[in-house]
Amino acid sequence: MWTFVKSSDLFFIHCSILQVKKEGENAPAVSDDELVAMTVRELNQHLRGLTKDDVAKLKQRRRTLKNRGYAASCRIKRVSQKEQLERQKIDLQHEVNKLARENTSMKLELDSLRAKYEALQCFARSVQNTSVITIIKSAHRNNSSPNPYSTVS
Amino acid sequence: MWTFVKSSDLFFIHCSILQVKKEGENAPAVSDDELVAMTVRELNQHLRGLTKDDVAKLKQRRRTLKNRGYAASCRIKRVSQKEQLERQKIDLQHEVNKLARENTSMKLELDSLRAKYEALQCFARSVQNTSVITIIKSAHRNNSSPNPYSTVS
DNA sequence: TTGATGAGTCAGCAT
DNA sequence: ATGCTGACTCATCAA
Repeated sequence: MWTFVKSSDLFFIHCSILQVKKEGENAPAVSDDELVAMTVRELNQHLRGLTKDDVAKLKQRRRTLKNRGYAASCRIKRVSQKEQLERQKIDLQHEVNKLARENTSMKLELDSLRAKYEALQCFARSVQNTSVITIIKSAHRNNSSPNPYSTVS
Repeated sequence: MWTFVKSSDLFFIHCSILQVKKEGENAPAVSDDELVAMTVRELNQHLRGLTKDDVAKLKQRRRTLKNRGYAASCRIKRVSQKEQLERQKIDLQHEVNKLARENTSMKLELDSLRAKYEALQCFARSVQNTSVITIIKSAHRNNSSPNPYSTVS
């Protein structure tokens, strides 16, 4: 009953099993694609008039074919999840870059504004540090300004 | 010569092959762990006095055991790479959060500084819009300041 | 020869 | 029963 074979022959044996299954049935041979796409009800139709053993074999073949598909889905899923992670990583990296740029430019703006503020403050203090004896508000606005802090850039 | 068997029996057949290999040798049986850890030189020692067929079988068993290890490494590597990606994603997310916080606080600072600057500028302009008839610089600094723009917060 | 990896098979779990 | 996934085996490629 048992014949010992070397491992590398198992695959070929297996192929032979599949061949035998197809050829040995009086019912029309069912292709892998058909078998795997069948509903349970359709499968039962094909199972009519087969020995219990053949029924079991056909059902097992179906299970194996389904498993082949499941394994493929599993691999595809694994790959897409990895790709998704990588995409998210890239997106985050871009966001980091964008925020870092904004940050840098705001720092510069802040620094320059601080400098302008300091300068203006100096000016203000210089005014504050004078004792005004007499100030007469002018009747009209003077636009040819000698004051460098009079406009916002 | 060929016996057709159902798929589910292939695994047991294979186990039997391995058993036969161990029991059929006059040399002391080699465990899987020993066999896979052997150097080629050590392997050759164990191969002395075996039939060509047994030599091939033992070498194949070694190759298979090695493959089992390679497959395991492959899975472990896959998992660690995924974990690494996830870790990097989390790190980037943290960096985004940090930069966004910095950004927000800088925006606030910038806004308040701009407001202060505008106010000070108003003051400066009000000074500019006066005609000073006579200003005498005071001899001492006046610290009880009526000027609200004299300190930096 | 050694190591790595895609595909297929099976066991075992969950639904 | 169906689907998924870890482990194993094999084919196949690269080094």
